[in-house]
Amino acid sequence: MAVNQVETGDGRRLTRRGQQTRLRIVAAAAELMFENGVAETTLEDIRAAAGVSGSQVYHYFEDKQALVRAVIDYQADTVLDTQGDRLDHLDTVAGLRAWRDFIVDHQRRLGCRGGCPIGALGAEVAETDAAARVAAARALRRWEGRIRAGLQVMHTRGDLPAGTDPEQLALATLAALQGGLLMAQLERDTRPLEAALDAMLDRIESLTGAA
Amino acid sequence: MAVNQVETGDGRRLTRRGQQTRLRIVAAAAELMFENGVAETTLEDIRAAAGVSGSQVYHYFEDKQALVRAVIDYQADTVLDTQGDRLDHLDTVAGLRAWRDFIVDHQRRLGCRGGCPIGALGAEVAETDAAARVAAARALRRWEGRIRAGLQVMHTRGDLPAGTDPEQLALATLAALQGGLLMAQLERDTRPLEAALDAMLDRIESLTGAA
DNA sequence: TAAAAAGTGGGTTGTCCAATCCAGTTCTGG
DNA sequence: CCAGAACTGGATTGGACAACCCACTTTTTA
Repeated sequence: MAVNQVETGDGRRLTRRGQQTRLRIVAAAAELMFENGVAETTLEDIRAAAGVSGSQVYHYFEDKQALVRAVIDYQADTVLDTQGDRLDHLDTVAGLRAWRDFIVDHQRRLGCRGGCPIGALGAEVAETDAAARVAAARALRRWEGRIRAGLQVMHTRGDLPAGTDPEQLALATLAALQGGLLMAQLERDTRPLEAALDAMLDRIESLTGAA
Repeated sequence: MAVNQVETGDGRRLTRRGQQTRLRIVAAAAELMFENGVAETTLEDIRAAAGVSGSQVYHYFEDKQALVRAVIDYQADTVLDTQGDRLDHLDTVAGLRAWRDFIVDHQRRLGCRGGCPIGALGAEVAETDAAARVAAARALRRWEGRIRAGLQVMHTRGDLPAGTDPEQLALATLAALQGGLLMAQLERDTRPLEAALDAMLDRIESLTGAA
């Protein structure tokens, strides 16, 4: 888990307590940045939300950019963790549908606010912080890997035609999800998200019929 | 066209020259915000790029937020204009493929930088400027409308099964495009974009076979 | 041709915020 | 037990930037 990495920049050792505090800062930053974006989140906001005093943020992070990168890694863990077991059952159409329902429901509960914790954050900093962009890309790769794993099982099991490429399909599914989340965020309505995921899953289901 | 609207807030009339200058400011702002994001683009940068003097930006816009909203409308016009005729031929699979090729090629030429001029901008300001969020949502709706129009023709012509809903399909296609653009931006690689669009178009093509 | 709009070019104000520093206290792991 | 880490709480610096104001000139339109 990327979060457990001690990445203070210099080769300093963190005690258990230190790791906890660092994590508290990252979690507070993640929540605030998810709600208000990176630019609108000040280190002072984060400090207060994390319940630490003045110099602590700089004790654990070089600067704001380093904190942003840590937040991206943290959100990658969080997203995969939240979707949990559902990501282990993407090797059947029913499993894929259940995953879809969970995501749609989750967005509905959030009032479609915030978009994707990884995608939205990555987009905001993509053109100004190359390291953060790469971190976000890596996070999406991890996510895509989980989807691909499920489709791969379907493929080797013979549920998907030999000609289909599970990676292409996984990439397309994640893209549909990302776009659906973005549009849902802008329109404050889950309909685009549902349409995007349903279209991709219908596609996969129709492929299983052809196999 | 939204750009031609005289939207200075108060009921001031703009001369032809005034409209040109206003447009020059919006265009400069659009380019800078596309390249560096809203937060990283200062009014001074815009002023210099547009080649106008000190007080001119405030002569045409209430504040920065008003300018951002104008930029979103401008980008909506620009995107639809750039895709031009291709949007009028989305009523055949060949036309859809040609549109796809154009978009992928365009992204390749840009080095996958910037993402979607509407989506990326909208995502950045979505949670801090409701009016801008709504403007971005409206822009995407216009785009979706063009896609839907093509699919609608296919549907009434009988190329798509009666059971399919052109709007759902259009929504899904635009979402796939948005997600593909985002992932391409983060990975600096058109592959996710290609996978997303190809999957959606394959889906549409297979539906035409079933009709 | 006069009023309104467009434009110049500079100054100013106030705020926000990242980043740095420090003097001292408390905790904790080897 | 003690050295290094964690932590407090405040002060400070320096820069960036939005927003506003003004005196004056040029252009446009009715």
